[in-house]
Amino acid sequence: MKTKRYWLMKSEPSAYSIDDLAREKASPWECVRNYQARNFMLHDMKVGDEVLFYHSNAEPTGIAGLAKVGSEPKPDKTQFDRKSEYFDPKATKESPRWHCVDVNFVEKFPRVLDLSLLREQKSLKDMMLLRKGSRLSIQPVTAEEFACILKLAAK
DNA sequence: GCCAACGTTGGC
DNA sequence: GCCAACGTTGGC
Repeated sequence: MKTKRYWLMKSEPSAYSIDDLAREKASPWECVRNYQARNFMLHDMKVGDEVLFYHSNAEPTGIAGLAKVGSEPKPDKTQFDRKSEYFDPKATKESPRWHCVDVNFVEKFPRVLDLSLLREQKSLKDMMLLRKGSRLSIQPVTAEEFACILKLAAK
């Protein structure tokens, strides 16, 4: 029996936004090229885990909505695509390097919870996202942090 | 556009 | 295995 985990996944909305996910309903979370982030998808995520969808490099920057892990990990097909900027010459079909999970749309928040708002919350002061220099594009979120963010979104 | 923080690469 | 050089992320 595995308890549910919570995650935060970053995307630049110019590349893929919460609106794109709302339209498509589900999407493979491709193009991650960081081992730590990949390992979360490959080893730690379970179908049904809840995901905070974060808009980085955006106006406003912040948490834009909710999603869910929708599949087991599978090879990221962009690593095999010679035309893709994410092509990886060291990856083979037999031994893929990069994996992704599907992410399913749940909801778009009525407003983006921007960084300044998140920083105001005492209960989020230890959140990985808010730590200086934290660039990891997939991060674990505690149940307490997740609950706090849901409450903020409902306000 | 700047730049701090971090990750990766590759020579040794 | 060390570490300098380089590339990327992402807030501002």
